[in-house]
Amino acid sequence: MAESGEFLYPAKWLSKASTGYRVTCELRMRIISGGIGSGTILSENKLAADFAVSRSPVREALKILASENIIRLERMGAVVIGLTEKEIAEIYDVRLLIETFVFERLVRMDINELVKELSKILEMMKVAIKYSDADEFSYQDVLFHETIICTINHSYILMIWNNLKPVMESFILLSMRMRFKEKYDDFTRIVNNHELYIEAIKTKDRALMIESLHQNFDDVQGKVEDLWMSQQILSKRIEQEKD
Amino acid sequence: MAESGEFLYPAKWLSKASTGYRVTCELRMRIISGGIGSGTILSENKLAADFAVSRSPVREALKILASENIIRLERMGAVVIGLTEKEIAEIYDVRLLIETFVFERLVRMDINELVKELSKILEMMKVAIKYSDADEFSYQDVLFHETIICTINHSYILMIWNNLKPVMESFILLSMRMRFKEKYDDFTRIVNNHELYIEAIKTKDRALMIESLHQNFDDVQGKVEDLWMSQQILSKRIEQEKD
DNA sequence: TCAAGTATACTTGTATACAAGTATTATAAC
DNA sequence: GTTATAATACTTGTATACAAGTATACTTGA
Repeated sequence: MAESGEFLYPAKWLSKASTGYRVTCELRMRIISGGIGSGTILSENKLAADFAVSRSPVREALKILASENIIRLERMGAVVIGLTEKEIAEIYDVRLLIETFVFERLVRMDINELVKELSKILEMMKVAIKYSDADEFSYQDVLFHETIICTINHSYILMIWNNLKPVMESFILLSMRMRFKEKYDDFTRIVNNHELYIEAIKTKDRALMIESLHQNFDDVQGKVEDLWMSQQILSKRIEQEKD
Repeated sequence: MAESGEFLYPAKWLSKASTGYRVTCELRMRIISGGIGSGTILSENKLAADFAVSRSPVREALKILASENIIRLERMGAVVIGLTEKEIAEIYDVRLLIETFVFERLVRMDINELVKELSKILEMMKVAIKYSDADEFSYQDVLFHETIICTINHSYILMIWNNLKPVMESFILLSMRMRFKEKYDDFTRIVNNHELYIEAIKTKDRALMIESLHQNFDDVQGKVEDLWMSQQILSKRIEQEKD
């Protein structure tokens, strides 16, 4: 699949991944970053040629991305939907919905283990910030919320999370990479916010939890254009490759 | 794919469907009905042989069923999870979650068109009852809720529905088929319940809507063993086929 | 009888081949 | 110039082939 420089998805995270999974992740990143713009029609054959793989893994990728709602499979070709502000707001609607549900269950559980685990993740996040590792930070950020959700052992809530996760992960990844360059002090706010979340769980304070979730939402609101801007750089690089 | 008698999924609904989709639907029905029991290990090759198709559509089916949480893809073979009471309760948790969310949006919208559409569907349901058409009734039942959800135009809520829908559809299908034989008077209650739901939307009465949803939930609770019982008949038929 | 190693029969993931169908384009007739 | 028809170049969906890896079972050695 050619060199690593041209890929958006962290190569580390794909160490033992199949070709299909690699294509899925990379395609997702290009769509969410805007590198492949909304409305673009994707062809299995072209994609297979671009990635230098056969149609099998590409088909797999398209099916997955369609179930994630960032492309739409039509009779001829897959149409890119992408992430506009509307979609991002919708994702946060769902996050609010499921994390609130999870919280209601948590308050009736023993959460000592969870709090310990979350504290660990938070420490990891701090280290990631210290070493300006945007990818690691994103990973821990997503893991933080996943850990909370997994605690209640609800397979269908987990199903929703699993459908949402890849798109969120990609979005957070791109967003964090950008901010590590430009808005470094954002991170202290994000960490504070997660501390608030842990505190909410510890004290079983529902209002505090909702507040910190909303704040988390505000943190990424209106960042789509920024993502587009950072994408300009990438687009140019891709153009150069084609020459 | 052999004769039609041995299939659980309505052939009508597969008129122009691909082989992959047919396998998906049929496999789902067999798993949910209990014909393929929880814990069973499915092999792509065996399934392909059973359905007399190649591995491609079978692979597709397994991927989809895994995303629906009724099987689990492992290194060697797919393990059947199935639907226990726990899973059914979880599905209704999610339904309650999303339909409540939808309702909150509905109350701020013009719902004249929706109410008209729902009334039409309800009439269809009545006709289906009159002619003892369990499959048609199930179709309209699922359509009823889908129509409500689609109204708010929320792509990620719709995504959740789309993930939930196939399993629910199969479950309702099996449940209704059985009740058409044994518990015919259940249907007046179900219709009444849907009338209540329409009323709740019309009057924007949140409490009434929740009540009718809960009632809808109670309607299918504790029906899993029944499903198992009705499955015994099928199991025997399959055994006979093998001889 | 038991342990170790090898052979075999499975497994998945990917590539390729083929068939059926659909858009597009080019050509021919008016 | 315009329309209708035919040829071509695409599309997806399915089948098949192949490679790499894993579990099982059997054989060989003590």
